[in-house]
Amino acid sequence: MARSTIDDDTLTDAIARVFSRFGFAGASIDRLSEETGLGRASLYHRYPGGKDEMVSAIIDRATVRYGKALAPAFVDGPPYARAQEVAKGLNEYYNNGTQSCLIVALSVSDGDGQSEGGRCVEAWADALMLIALDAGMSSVEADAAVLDAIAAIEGGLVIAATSGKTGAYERAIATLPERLTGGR
Amino acid sequence: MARSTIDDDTLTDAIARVFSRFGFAGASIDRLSEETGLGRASLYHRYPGGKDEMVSAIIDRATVRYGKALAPAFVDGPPYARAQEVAKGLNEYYNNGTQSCLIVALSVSDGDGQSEGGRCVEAWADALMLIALDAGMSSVEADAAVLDAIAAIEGGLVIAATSGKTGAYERAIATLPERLTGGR
DNA sequence: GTCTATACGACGATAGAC
DNA sequence: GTCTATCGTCGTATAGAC
Repeated sequence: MARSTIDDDTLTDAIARVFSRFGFAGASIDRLSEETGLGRASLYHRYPGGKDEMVSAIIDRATVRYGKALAPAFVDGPPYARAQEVAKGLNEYYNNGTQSCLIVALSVSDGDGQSEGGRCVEAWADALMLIALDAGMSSVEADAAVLDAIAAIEGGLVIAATSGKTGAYERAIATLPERLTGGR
Repeated sequence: MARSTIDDDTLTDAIARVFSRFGFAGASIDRLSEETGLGRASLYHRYPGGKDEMVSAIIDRATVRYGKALAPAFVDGPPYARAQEVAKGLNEYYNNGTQSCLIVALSVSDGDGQSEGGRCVEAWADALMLIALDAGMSSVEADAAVLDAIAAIEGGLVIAATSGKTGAYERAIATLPERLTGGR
């Protein structure tokens, strides 16, 4: 395989930005071509399966990046500090709230993103749950705290995308450790 | 103008459901035709401006319905009770969390929904702000409380749409009065 | 007011030259 | 690996009969 003029990860990230912003149906090949700087045919060379394969690729990469952000949830240590690490990682992933959420974008519009989005939320919830349980919450408390924390972040991203106000997102990130541990 | 076989409001609501679910680009005329039971040409008879005009119509109607839900914010009375009324109205609007949010759907995908979504959030925030200020919050406190409350609801809707779990949404609705008043 | 038929354009995808 | 050119399809929108 000869060298590409654009790095694989860089390409995938550029494509992910377009899908995140415009959804599956709104992410036209022309737009993808413009954003990536590659011609239409080159995109098909990289992703013979077309848009469906692009979605698979960006979800795979998102899963890896999510995984890294969530990794501190799986190690031993004080719950509050682990939650802080996770919050930091998520904030990097969402680029301080300027990056609209792929899950949301793919849940709107058709494509095969519906089920993928659900599984992604599950993985996220499972990781945070570990922290909440370690902090001494009951399973019912932890379940609620975790989903509320995720909802706060997702909601903050939506507000940021529609109105440009990032305050709600920033507070959602900042209060994540408190939400997951009750301060413990 | 002769009688329609489908009521104007019913038609608009059906169209709104399609746009809410699939976004602007994903809401094809075929899908709209199927959902409304009207032929493609009939849709253009009702909305000569095509999809753009449909979006205008559903936003106008959403604004009216939002207005009704938010009306209790503008009357005199104890802040907590007013917030409860607003929460009840919003919950009806979102059909207990089963109705995905139009704002979110139009912010994804292109169309002219971007700015409309922002203005809609503004209107929502302005109404809730009145309650928070009446409850004795400072403007800074109120601004944060209001945006966080909206984010919680929007986030809850996103979680409900992607994973089917409505818990976060339900708690966001239930805790709205507390969030806006601090219990006052 | 709604339907069938159709024009026209945009988009997804492919072939072949470089 | 990337580009130009092109084909088929789907989707938007319109025309005209009922």
